[in-house]
Amino acid sequence: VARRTADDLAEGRAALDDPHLTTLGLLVEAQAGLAAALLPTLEDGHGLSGQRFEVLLRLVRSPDQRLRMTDLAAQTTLSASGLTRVVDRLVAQGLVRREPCPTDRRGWFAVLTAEGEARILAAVPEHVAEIRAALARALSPEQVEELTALVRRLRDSVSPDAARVTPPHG
Amino acid sequence: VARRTADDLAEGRAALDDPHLTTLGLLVEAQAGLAAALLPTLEDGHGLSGQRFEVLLRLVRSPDQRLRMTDLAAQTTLSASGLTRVVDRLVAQGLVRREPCPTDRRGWFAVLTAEGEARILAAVPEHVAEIRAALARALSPEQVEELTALVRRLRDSVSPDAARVTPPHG
DNA sequence: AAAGATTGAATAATCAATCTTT
DNA sequence: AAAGATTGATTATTCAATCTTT
Repeated sequence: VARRTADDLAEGRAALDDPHLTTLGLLVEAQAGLAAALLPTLEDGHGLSGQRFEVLLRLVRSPDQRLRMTDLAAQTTLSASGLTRVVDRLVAQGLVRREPCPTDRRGWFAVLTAEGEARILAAVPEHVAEIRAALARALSPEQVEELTALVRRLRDSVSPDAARVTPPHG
Repeated sequence: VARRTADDLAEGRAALDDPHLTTLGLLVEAQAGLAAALLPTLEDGHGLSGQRFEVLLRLVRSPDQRLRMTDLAAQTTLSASGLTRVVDRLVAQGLVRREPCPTDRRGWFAVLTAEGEARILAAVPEHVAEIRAALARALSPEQVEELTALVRRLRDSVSPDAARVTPPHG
């Protein structure tokens, strides 16, 4: 048994140097750094948290600027209940309204209001400029494209539901 | 004024299609997907949240398996107060202890206990195997290396403090 | 029985304020 | 006055349970 434990520790120590652990760590740190650089502008300049921005962005890009709650949850980093609360706050701010789904009475749409559309369209240009600047500081345009292609493959593999939408008359 | 507003909306709509926005979105989604794939094993199998894992991993790799609270906060995705709470929980679990800094009486070290070392070394091999599997499902080994190099440049640019350590006798 | 959505209870994260030491 | 660290108060997120509809 002591033998087994000693082996386990040695195995753990060897794994500490595995380059895959570094890859994941770099991804986490890069994204944390980007968030620290980008979120204050959204928050202070446009009154939007990262989550509220994410939800409004999904809606403004969707047909009729609306999406089922379940689809919105699948497309964002939020759980179903977490999404309910975020939409509650957006409704309270007048940026989103809820509408019942005509073909499935269990379902609800979150729908962008005119005010919500104005808010997200006002926020995006500065946000995009900051993303562009942050990427340009680190990488050439070609490298940004490479990175995008690689991350897209990874995203498609680990979260294939990111583009999920319930079909009408589903 | 109506003119100006119409221009603003048009500018916002144009920015919606900017590829840099897509790049960031893919990064966020990829990492959310990886977290969803990796965290349950840490949590259910080893009793470690992502944050507690991150802290223990930093400590086990540091000289004397110890780090100043401020450095630990800079190296993780946590604020100073957030780190205090995480270390509180790790101390309560017996995985970390606090020691005062002998050369600066304001400072404290978080120090890995023997139990903490055993816990993190037990968790790492399975975690690494899962990272490797997730990456291999999406990318070739060469692509993983490319991705790592690009993300490293990005990390170095956006969060240069990720390797911060207060020098002894500072 | 299962899916869509919400709610209550519990957990965790942050900001601002505070205390001590430099 | 500024840095290191912690605490109180607030806000946000999740899990499990619930309700309605399919």
